[in-house]
Amino acid sequence: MPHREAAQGAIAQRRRDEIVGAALEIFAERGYHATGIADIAAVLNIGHGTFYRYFRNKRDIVSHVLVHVLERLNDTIRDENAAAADTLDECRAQFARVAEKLFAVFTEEPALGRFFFAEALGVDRDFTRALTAGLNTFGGVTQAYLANGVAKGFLRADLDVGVTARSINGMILAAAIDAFDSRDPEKVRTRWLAAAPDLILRGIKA
Amino acid sequence: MPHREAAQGAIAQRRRDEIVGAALEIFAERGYHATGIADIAAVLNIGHGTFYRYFRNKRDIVSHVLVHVLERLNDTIRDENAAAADTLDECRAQFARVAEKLFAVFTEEPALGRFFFAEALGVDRDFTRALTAGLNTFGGVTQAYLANGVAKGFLRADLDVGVTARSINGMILAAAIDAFDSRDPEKVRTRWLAAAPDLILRGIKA
Amino acid sequence: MPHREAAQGAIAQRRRDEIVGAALEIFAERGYHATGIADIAAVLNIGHGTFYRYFRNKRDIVSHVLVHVLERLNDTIRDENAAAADTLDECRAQFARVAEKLFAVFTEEPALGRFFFAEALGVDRDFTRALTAGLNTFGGVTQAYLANGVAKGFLRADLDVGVTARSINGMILAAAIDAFDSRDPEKVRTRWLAAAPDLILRGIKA
Amino acid sequence: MPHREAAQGAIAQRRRDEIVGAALEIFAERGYHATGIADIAAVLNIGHGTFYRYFRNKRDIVSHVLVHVLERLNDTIRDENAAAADTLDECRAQFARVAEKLFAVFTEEPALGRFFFAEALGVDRDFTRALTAGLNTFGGVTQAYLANGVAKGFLRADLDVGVTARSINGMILAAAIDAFDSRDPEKVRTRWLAAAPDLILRGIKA
DNA sequence: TATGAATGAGCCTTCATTCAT
DNA sequence: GATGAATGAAGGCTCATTCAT
Repeated sequence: MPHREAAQGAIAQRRRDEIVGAALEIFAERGYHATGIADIAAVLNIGHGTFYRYFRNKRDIVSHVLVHVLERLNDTIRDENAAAADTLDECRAQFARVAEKLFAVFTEEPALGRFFFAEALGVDRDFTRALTAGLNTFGGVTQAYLANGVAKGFLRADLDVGVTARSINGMILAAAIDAFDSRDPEKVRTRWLAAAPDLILRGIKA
Repeated sequence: MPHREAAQGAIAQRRRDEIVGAALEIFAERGYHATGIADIAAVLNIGHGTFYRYFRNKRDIVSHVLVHVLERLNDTIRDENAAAADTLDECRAQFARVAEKLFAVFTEEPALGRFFFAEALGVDRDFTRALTAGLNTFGGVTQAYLANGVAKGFLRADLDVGVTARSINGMILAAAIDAFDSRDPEKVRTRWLAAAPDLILRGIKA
Repeated sequence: MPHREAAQGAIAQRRRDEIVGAALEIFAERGYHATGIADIAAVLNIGHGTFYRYFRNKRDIVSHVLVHVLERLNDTIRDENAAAADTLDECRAQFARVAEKLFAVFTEEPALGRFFFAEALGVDRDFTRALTAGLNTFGGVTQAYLANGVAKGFLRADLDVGVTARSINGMILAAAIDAFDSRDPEKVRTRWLAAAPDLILRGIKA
Repeated sequence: MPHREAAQGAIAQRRRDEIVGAALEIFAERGYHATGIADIAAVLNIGHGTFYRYFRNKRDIVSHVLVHVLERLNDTIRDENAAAADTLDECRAQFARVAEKLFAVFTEEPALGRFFFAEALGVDRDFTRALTAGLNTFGGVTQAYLANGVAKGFLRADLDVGVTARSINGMILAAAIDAFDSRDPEKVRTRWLAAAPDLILRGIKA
């Protein structure tokens, strides 16, 4: 029940999705604070009063954008089953697949990453909390993979799966930032996909 | 020469530092956009006109806050010499020292981390660039440590030092975020200090 | 296209005209610098935010006020045809008509003159330039009358029409200032209308 | 007694004059409202607090500047004696002398004219009144010349000396404005000095 | 006497939000 | 449902003026 007065039909839902999409693009482009409701409406060629028929206010839309982004990321890794890997090689293959997919989604929809990593943090306190909560969710997913490996014995028994999961997510974040900054994202992708799995699995020592 | 018309004496410099400190606190607390110049002035019990004797405008102060934060972090790791480690154990000890120091600085001045990781990204485009540039500097430092290890043979010869350096910084970032969110930062500290060095050096595989 | 985002309809144009009228009154009353946007809005019983829907900023409105004033003055003398007079008497009659009209317009709309002669010069450099350009236009009109008389032989052949035109406009200015300052503008009007034509014509006639 | 606390000595008076001079220059240059007290002080290399030891406030200085300008103009025409001319030719010569002197003073001190005609009107209501009063004084002087001529019979008996005096001053004003706007003030001067006396005398002579 | 650091009234401008049409 | 005109809270910034040193 998004907004008391909002339309409930399928067309209305489509309109809502359009607004979320446009808002994501433009928030990612200019940042939350530099973006006006009128800017979002202008992109969609709708009156900016119309916006308020679908979302309560500016704070409301950015929440919905975050949900949208988190869902897109979730979709990306949903297919993988944390318990599917039984050996280190299968685990490595799984890592590679997830990494590929993440790179793909961030490459295809750059706004996703830019919003998530760059523009979303300045919204406000509550939003930062929500964002962190979303990150923790992904931390939980990663943790499940690790726990599976430890249980099946192909990962170190003494592994702190919580800390390790967060570390891996920090690496993903670093990779994403690297890709955003780079003029040649493809090259960045190749380097990370080549180096990261070994780094995680084997560490850096000789 | 920070502000053309600002006083240049030692007292003036102290006042400037006070303003930077207060701004850091309050930016970290409420975020850049939610903070007014009047808020900063109120904390210091000065008229808000006084602020403008020391900084050109709101954008100016946040730049100075960033510089301050980066300098604080630099101070933290300055003492270590990237080329000092000759063995894996020395390297591990070096890692531990730096990690301790970073945890200490973020624990003693929580605003530092909150500003750096949470509120600083929403300022504007140029600021994000400056922030990223600052992060890259730290990436370069980390990379120097890794290159030393590779050269001396106690780190993998096939290590991609660039990607690895960024990864490690991503882990530091994850640790910092974890600490901010936690109600028991001490516990977080203990866990990370116990787990991270092994994670980096050995990886996760059994 | 006065303001990109402003409404373009007839009602909007009326609103724009109302604002220009109110601004003229109040600029003439208090002067440009002593007038706030809020003052203009208050006169019209509109929110001061509304002002910005119709004019870009304070500088914008004063430019429009100037254009309005110049147009009003132009309207006043438009009906006369500089080439219509063929004799000195016709010329004298023409002078008298224009003088009557000018007195009428300044008497009916005192703000017009007060803005034009008293408050408009302190706006800024560019505005003064625009104002002077407007004055020069009127100088050109006056000059056309004189040139007509010289060509037809009822004005002195050796007349410097440029200087004379400016002189006459200076006299008009003096008359207007005299009228503003006087407590009895009607008396001023009578005196000037009686004395000025003779003064001019004896000076310029062949 | 300019300012209660101001110094009364000769050095103090010199300082006061310096400030008036600097203020005249900079008011003429940028206009009253665009000029800050600090700007005036900066020109003189004095602290801007010092300004307030000599003048009550910003409004005070501009009044003194006006007095200074009016005195300068008065000095220019003081030497002439309105009653000295006994014939039309002597009157013409007198006019020419005064016109020369006025052109000279405005050419030598352009700030004088620019302040008087261009920047002084936007100050505020009271100031405009004072300025008009000053103009009226000059109107009185001009009127004395005319009355002398009428009394001695070389100017028209039916001359409205009041209106005519103001007209002449209006012409002077027009000439001054012309000179300010021109890139070649010397040429302007030559044209006006050639044309104006004839224009006036033919209009006013018996 | 000179200074300039401190102050805050005041003003312009933006933009999220409302609501009559 | 859609629109966009109207609104005013909010905040950045300037600068005349004061006063302690």
